[in-house]
Amino acid sequence: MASDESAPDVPAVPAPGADASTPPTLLDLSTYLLSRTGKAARGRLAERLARRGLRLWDMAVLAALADFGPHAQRDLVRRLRVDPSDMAKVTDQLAAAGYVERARDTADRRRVSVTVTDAGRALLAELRAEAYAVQEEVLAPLSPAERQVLHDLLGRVHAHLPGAP
Amino acid sequence: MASDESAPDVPAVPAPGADASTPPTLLDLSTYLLSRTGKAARGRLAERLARRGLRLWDMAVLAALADFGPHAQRDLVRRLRVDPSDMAKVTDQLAAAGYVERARDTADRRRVSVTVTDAGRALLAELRAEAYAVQEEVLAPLSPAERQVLHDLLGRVHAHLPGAP
DNA sequence: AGAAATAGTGGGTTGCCACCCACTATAGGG
DNA sequence: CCCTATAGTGGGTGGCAACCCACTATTTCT
Repeated sequence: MASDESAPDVPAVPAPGADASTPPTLLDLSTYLLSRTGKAARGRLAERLARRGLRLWDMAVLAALADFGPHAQRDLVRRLRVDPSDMAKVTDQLAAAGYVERARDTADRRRVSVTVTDAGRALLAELRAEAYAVQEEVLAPLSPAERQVLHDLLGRVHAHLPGAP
Repeated sequence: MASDESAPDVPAVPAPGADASTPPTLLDLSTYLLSRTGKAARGRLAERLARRGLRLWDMAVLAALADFGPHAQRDLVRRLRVDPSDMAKVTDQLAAAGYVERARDTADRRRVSVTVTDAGRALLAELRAEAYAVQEEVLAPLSPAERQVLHDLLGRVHAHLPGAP
């Protein structure tokens, strides 16, 4: 725990232009590192999406539709754990841009079934490329093997996170 | 990779109560995993701090002061890369609660030098414990050795993040 | 048929975060 | 002594994410 830094013999400002380094107490916390790097990753991706007028949810919805086929909106809500009202806004925007199509379910006319369009698929491919580019930036210091290890560890951590407790 | 999911032969809703699983397209992105797990970590820690009426910045400031000794406020600003105005609010709150002390620098009376109090150190110790508890929760599925690996990888990634480009 | 549940929507609220501007006090250079 | 720069402060703004409520349309139960 190195608790002897109460001694005031440490110069408060070692050098005038001394570079701002992060407190070891924080660097010691995986929680902190996870939070920081995660934020960097999300921030960068969000920024790239924003340039296209999109948000992270848009990508998530496209991915869900591409991976699992058409969903009733309520199923998207459950899968992605978003507020129904927010989901309505997302699909609305995506539909307006032509990336998804919405149609009343003929069997249960309360439901709206959402489908990706070809444009949506094409967009998703581009977004994935953006995401990989961000990954390249953020994980730059790691070798491919290390990235794989990181990915696997994170995957296990993620899988364990309480989705619906 | 696996680009044949355009085929509509995948049941849209495999089973009525089918559990909402995350789209593989997203799980495939380290960016996504990083973002998600990071958010979980930050969220949990933030929530614990909030119970004490604190925010993450408060902890960061305490850590910086404990690790590096007293700072002029401007040095805290540079080290932690916060807006000066926001830093003023943080130190103000911390001082009001007795966790830090502020004093005019006698040499340069524009500066306010900030110091942790014993109460502040004690608090920081508790906050670290909270952080470790969160870590325990979040990293539960990993063995100690794996946690170490994860920590090191994240540490390298973090160190590489552009601090001041 | 009527009552109760469900799907989607529109609208608005809150809290957080980062940022920006205006202002005061002090320092330092000419 | 004036002029500019710097340190800190107070107040306010805009974006975003997460919620929540009220309302309509439709289905399902009795």
